[in-house]
Amino acid sequence: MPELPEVETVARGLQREVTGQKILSVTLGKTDFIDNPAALERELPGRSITRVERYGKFLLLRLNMREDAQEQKEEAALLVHLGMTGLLMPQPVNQPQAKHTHVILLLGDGRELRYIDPRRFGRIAYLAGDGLSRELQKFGADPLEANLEEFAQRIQQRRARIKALLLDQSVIRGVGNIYADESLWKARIHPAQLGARLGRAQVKELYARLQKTLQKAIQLRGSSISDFLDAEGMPGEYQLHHRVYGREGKPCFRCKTTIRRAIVAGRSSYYCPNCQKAPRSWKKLRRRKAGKQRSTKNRA
DNA sequence: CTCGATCCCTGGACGC
DNA sequence: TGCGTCCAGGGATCGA
Repeated sequence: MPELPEVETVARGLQREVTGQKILSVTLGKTDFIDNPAALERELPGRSITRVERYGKFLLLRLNMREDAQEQKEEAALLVHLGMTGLLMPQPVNQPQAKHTHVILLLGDGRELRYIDPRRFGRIAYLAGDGLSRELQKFGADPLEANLEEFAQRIQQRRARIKALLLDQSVIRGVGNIYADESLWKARIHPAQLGARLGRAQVKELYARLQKTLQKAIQLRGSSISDFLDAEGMPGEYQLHHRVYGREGKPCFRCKTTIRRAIVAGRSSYYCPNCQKAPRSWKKLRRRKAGKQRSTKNRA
């Protein structure tokens, strides 16, 4: 599940591996997750990758102008979102293609940059000019770049649950389920707490913990839960440092209370019921939901 | 504005 | 061994 640290790891690997490479040809497999497959086939051949960046959970492969079209001086990039199971890595042409290889870019040095994605929850788009800047503007602040004031402003003015806010890419870009739960646990904030109900100290703590968690995870090349591999095909190691994520039923590292799992913002959320104090609305909400699920099951 | 529900998709876990 | 069922989850979308 590539989130900010995993995508950053891939971006750094690709920056090292494919910067300066010219794209000679494009081969597409299944294209239902590509915005405009024809645009890839039309625009990519002949272009060079000038740099690779991370933008939220997107990889941004910046492209140069085409030699035959200097009049249109606009920025162009290939956006790649890895979804849940996406892999993007350069491989030798003679290396057998993994199952679910859907995009192959033949590079000038003879290697192929391959996109592999079994579930196709990813997204690929060629964007240029206004279309590119409009797309990037949809997203919120980068948690590593935003200062405390900006972070606080985006959280405290909202009535949504803090977990939902952290996952909302138009609020904060790059955070996913794992790092949301990890930072909330470290900051001792319940995932169902409302953003507007957080105190100044809590927001400051969350901001600091989130940054520290993301930075440490980047150092360890991300978390490999099941599928994640970086641009060199190597797994990350941050999963060994998870404090709550995936630890339902196990003792809290701080207080030994049994870690619980609940659905918040539509996602599995792991938390310590002792360290992370539930908001008043939480108990009532859980009871209502449990009853609803029972009746749904009875009907089916 | 915020919510939950639903869909997309495949593979892995699990029960029998 | 094999089959069915459930679940994982980021994001888009829709109705309440």
